[in-house]
Amino acid sequence: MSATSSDLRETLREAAAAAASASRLGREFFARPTEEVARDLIGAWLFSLVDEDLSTGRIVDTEAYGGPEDRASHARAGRTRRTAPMFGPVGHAYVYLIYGMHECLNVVAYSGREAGAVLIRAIEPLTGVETMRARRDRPHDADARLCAGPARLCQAMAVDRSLDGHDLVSGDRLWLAAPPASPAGEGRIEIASGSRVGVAYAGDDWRHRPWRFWLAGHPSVSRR
DNA sequence: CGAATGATACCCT
DNA sequence: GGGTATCATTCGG
Repeated sequence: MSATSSDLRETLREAAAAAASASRLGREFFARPTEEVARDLIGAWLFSLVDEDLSTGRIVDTEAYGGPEDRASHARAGRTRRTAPMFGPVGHAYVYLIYGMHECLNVVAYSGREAGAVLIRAIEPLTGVETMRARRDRPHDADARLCAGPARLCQAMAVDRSLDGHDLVSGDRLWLAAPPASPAGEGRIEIASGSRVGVAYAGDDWRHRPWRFWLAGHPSVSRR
């Protein structure tokens, strides 16, 4: 890369970081009922700054998981070493390994409950798309599909268990921001909801609970 | 459709 | 302590 484009890259990075910090989501955003936070995270921006590379995406698919009462939640076994972040301060990351090979990113959020977290299932790539593509092990996907799934977005955004417990409110490697104000006439987004994915083992009332939220019709939403 | 792949939770010595 | 069933998934066939 030439010095000029490297300088431009640095400028863009600083501008994006400044803009993000101005509208960064604060602690109070996450201190609410988990399903409310899950719904409100649709449209928010996720930033990762790892190894000097900034990547940004718009959240389009989430799921809410409750505390020990939720038979579909990792917290159903109570507080364990793995799930400790779910019981800790809100606004921190909970990152775990699934199926022995994939990482998943959650944001701790709850109020009036013992624990809870929101799984980020998919984002729409916005900036740093080439960095994301280079990190993915299937680089021929369309841009919109690079982060269409909880494990895919972790791979593309360089999110792994070293970020487990990372404070997304004050941290400098991974954080969340409210979307910039949209121009008039472009503000309406349609949020759909339905049952959570991969929780057939939970009892009838829990597996059918409509705690998955997504941007209706968006191409980056993870497939059913 | 099924394999990949390993941490975890849980039950048993 | 040790064995093992289970998994908030993804990718090829």
